[in-house]
Amino acid sequence: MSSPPPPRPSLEMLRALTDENVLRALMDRPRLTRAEISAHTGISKPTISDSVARLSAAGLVVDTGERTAGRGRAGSYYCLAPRLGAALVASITPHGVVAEAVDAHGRVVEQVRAGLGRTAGADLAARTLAAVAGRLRTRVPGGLRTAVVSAADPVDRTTGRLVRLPDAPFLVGDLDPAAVLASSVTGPVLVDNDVNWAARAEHHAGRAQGVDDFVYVHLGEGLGCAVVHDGAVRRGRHGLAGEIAHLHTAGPDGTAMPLTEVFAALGLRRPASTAIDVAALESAVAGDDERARRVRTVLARAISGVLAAAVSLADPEMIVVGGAWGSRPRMIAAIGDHFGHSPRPVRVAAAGLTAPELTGARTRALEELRSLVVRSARPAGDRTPSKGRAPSSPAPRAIGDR
Amino acid sequence: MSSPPPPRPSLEMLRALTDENVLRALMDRPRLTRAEISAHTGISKPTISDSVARLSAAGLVVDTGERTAGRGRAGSYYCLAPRLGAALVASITPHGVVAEAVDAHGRVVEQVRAGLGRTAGADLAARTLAAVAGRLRTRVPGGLRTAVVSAADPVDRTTGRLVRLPDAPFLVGDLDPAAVLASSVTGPVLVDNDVNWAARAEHHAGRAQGVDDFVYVHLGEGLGCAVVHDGAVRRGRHGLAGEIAHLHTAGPDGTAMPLTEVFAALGLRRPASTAIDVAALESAVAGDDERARRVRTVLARAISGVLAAAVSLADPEMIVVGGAWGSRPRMIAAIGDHFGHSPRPVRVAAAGLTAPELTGARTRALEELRSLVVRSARPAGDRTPSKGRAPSSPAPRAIGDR
DNA sequence: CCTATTTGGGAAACAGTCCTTACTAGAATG
DNA sequence: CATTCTAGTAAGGACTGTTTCCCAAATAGG
Repeated sequence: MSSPPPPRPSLEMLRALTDENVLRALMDRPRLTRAEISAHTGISKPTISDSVARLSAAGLVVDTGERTAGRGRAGSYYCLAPRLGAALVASITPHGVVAEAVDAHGRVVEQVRAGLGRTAGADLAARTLAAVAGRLRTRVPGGLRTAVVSAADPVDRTTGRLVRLPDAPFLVGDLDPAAVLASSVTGPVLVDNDVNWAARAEHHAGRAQGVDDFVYVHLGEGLGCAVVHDGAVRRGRHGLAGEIAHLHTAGPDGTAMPLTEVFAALGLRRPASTAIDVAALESAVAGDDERARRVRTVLARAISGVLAAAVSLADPEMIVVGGAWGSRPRMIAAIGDHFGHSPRPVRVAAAGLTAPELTGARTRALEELRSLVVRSARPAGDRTPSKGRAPSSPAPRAIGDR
Repeated sequence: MSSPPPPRPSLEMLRALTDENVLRALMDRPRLTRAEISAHTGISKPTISDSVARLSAAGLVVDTGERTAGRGRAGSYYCLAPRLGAALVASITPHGVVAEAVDAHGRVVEQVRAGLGRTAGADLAARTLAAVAGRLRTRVPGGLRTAVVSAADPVDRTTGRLVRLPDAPFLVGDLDPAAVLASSVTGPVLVDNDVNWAARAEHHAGRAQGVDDFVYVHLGEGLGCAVVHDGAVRRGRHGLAGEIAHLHTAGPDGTAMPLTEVFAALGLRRPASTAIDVAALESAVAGDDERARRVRTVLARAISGVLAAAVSLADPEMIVVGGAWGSRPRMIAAIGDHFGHSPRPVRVAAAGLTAPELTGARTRALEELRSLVVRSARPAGDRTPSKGRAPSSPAPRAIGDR
């Protein structure tokens, strides 16, 4: 009927808040004395001492043995317990799997890469991911408590599975990351599209920093788009928001056709696939001869059509273009030029990060791991999960939100 | 760098939480004894007594004088103080102004209507709104503490002003509701498009109840669209998300043209205006003769083009169609029929509410008023505003967020 | 009419939180 | 060696919310 009922006041809540303050302070810095924690959080020294004692008893925080050097009495340094575990960050593309383990400080403590031929198929991708995760798990004290996966295919928001869409290339193939990782990761597994992760990275640390409403367009082997609204990527009902391959736009001869057909008409697709032949496209677009200019113009017009639709529907503050060929200065210029003449032009910028999907996934993984650590400090029987997931049922293995 | 710092624990926070529980309980029911509040909130009786005493002293809660009848000792009923004030809800269309005063219980305590000729102009609209608000203010004890305005034109999200877009009709005209209401409303003024309010109403109580991702399309004198993502209307950078008049789609002869041009080509616009002539359209569409069928098909195809774009970009679970002519069964059928053959069909339903924009605005007004009341129970020097607005600066007069 | 029952409300005692203030322990500085 | 500075602790206070118990008042039932 109306807003959610306010939480019941209780002293336990205060204690949990104090513990959270202490834990977050120790996540920000590698080690701190109790006095430093007090200064950092604004909470009084005695209260901090209590909290540190509690957290030490719970095994979440340990005395490093180091002492302060300097003028006054020597203080003891505390840090997060090493066995708090790590978060797995994985990116899966047709080229291979990149996986990292990130600890609660945000440090990448391990990294593994494994190649994948384009002809690999879904099975090999799944086995490679499992192998890589298994290897990381053994190398990390405390194990992998959560995983965040980026995949170069559309992801079903509710199941976390990769899905095949008609007329869109299926780059990685049929894969259920949550199932694959079940044996090596103890907690929730989050899966999303690489384009969405890239958009989050651009929002957090790239070209769209501080911009809460923008559209990120990925132009590579696949065609993708992420819509950021009010500071978060909006995925839609099934997680398929931004799947623009089928959006109607202007084709080479000016008539309307789906975006992906434009590439077919230009002969820029891989044989027997709907994937774009990036090498062919880049050579077709390079140079200043007649043909290259024409191809650029055709592509810019087609993409501008998509951008115009996105602007009408989403009213972004800017448009960030990334992807293997999309972020080339020549393409950006052509798109910006063409799109600048549309009735509602919006600033167009090239993406500013390398491996943005890993960056975005890493940020989210860190957030999730920290939230798990903080929650593990609360004894039990406590509602209020940090990200609004219902505490009922045995907790889903795959969550796709945020 | 990462998530926001957790709030500092304090006893004041607990007390504020208790008071909020009590106030919300008294908002849900007209009057309650302390024992009933305790049962309702799950907080112990002595604590409730304390809180009620505090709130009575602050003038937020009063003893009604009534006593419980029944078995045991007579209890005292308490209720919200009558002078807590009300929220103004106003809808402005070319036809007139409808305004209500809503109290913290959610009851409509006053309602006023004022007609407005189509030739009224912005000045008259402003004066009428001011007059209506002034009248309501005098009739409501405690005055108007906030206002929520629905306007039949695009609204700038940051300023709350109505804006004119090229090739879109300017129905109400140049208006700054926050400025107009400054003298009769003491608190924040929220302004949004009628289409957005209607979408919120459909989400809250209409056809899209429980659906967190949908698209609402308004087909009336103007053409509008609201995108609901993750349970909230997403307005975009300037509040112009969903302004679809300029979106390219299929015209009568199959070539691409802006949606609004389709109506021009069909001769369904008002003279010397880009507004749709609803009467002409309805008569052109009615019946089963050749011409009516053709117009229906042309319109359905044009609208389906817009829906296809919205589906690609937003991945809604459903599409709700409202507006004077859009929600007619014949139009819904034609659109559903045509759109059902698109590559990613989505359920299409007619809007289910009458005066949805008022309903949506009323819900928001109630929420805002309640949040103001709850905040006024906290003495001062307290951060954590309920909707995440920075407490710096003297607080803006117009806020468009949610 | 009187008693048992039932219900709202209040008082007292308790447990727990955080804070302020003061103090102690210990190390470097001069 | 005295001074100075710092980390940590101890004691006491101010509050919160809860539990427990009791009282007052009104009804139901005999």
